[in-house]
Amino acid sequence: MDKVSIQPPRGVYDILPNESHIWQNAEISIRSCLKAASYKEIRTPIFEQTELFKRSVGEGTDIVNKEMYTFQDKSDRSMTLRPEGTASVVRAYLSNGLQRQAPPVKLFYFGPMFRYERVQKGRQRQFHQVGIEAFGSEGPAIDAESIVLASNVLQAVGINEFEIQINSIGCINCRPQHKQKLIEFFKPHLNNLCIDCRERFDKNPLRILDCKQDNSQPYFADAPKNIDHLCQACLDHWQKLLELLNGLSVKANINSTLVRGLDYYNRTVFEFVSHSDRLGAQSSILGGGRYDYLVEGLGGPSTPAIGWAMGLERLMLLLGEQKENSFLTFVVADNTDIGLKIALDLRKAGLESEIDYPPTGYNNRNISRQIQQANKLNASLVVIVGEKEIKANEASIKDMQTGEQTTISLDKLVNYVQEKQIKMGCKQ
RNA sequence: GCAGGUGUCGCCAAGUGGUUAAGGCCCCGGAUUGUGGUUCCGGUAUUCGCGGGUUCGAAUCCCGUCAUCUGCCCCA
Repeated sequence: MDKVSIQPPRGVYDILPNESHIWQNAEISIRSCLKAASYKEIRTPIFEQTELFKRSVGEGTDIVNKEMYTFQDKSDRSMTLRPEGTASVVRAYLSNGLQRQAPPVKLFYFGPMFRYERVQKGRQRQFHQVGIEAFGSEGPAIDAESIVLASNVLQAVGINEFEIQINSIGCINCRPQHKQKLIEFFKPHLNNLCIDCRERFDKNPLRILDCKQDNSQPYFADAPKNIDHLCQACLDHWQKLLELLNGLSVKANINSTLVRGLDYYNRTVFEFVSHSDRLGAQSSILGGGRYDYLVEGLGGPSTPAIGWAMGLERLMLLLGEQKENSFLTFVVADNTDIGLKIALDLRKAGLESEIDYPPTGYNNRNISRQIQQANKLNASLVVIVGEKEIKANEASIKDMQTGEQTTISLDKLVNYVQEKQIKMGCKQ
């Protein structure tokens, strides 16, 4: 039978021709934004040694604990399909000696990520992200820049309804004090916390703040805030960043419970959320922050860094269906040689063109059937070169929208189609 | 990992134990051998996600399994 008996794995899906153009358009807009900010693309492998993710994302995180696609290769080495982009980029930055370049080194990536999770709206096991990473600058200017860039990227693809949430989770010096305060604060409430949070209490009390089950409780509002316990250096950084954003008219809401689920963050963390119901139970479309210890943690020189990643599937959900902007010229001919030659001339000039390929037999279908085919393909123009036209060395051109038809000599055809394309307002 | 909904042609679906499984869209062919989108006619599921069971008889009932959707947790 014509039905394939093998199903695709759970949580993966195909991007089909009727939607791939939306992805392409978004990608073009995003690339142009990133290029304007002088970010350069890096392409890393989609799998790495498992150890890389354990050490960078963190042993205590959900991603490492239950969501990684890990397998043994034929030499019995443990490999993992990347669950996020930053770890691989940092690894590649070090593997290739990019730390020898003049800072900041600004990189971006596009590509699939893998997390073994329950599928639901806005969440699948293979999904795509675009992300940026900037290495080598400690000051808050690059924090501000990356947040503004994220905002610009979203606007460039047509998303204007989003909220920026921002927080500072301090550094290696001030975090222990805050942690201690949290432990003291939550200790009397320990029995009221959910099971997960009781574990977080021991491992990483900061993440209790992130728990959606518990943080609706009234007393959470009184939980010690990281911002109130920042060391002087972190406080300066934080205040300067807020000033910068304010000066740039970027509205960012401080969310003191925002801590993010990956271990490598410090100081600035932020999330872009949408309240659209198109995202189902999800709200976050972009997340990131500073990770000043990761490069050193993976064996490199002490290097401050910051980055973010955006989920493209969620972007697509927000964008919805979009029409493809195309300008197709369909060449109708009695004789395949002539039709194909004209179509190829048009293609040489960068004009999308097509001819009829009969499903069965060797001969062209009649003109009526060929125009029918042109209509099915949504052609803008039909060029007819039948016997009549060939004798006169010309072509009949039909505008499929208006139905109007004119004739033009064959040597002016390509020019005519080009002008027509401009007139009809279709670029590509 | 847990809770609930769903699985009949590429898509949307009727059918709820009894002869050959409605219909619509798409697709294919014709009316129409130099002009599409409208109309009309015709064609396309040995089979109801898969496996097993109950029954004289199952798409319809039961068990299992797989997939999918929605939600919890967490994230993009």
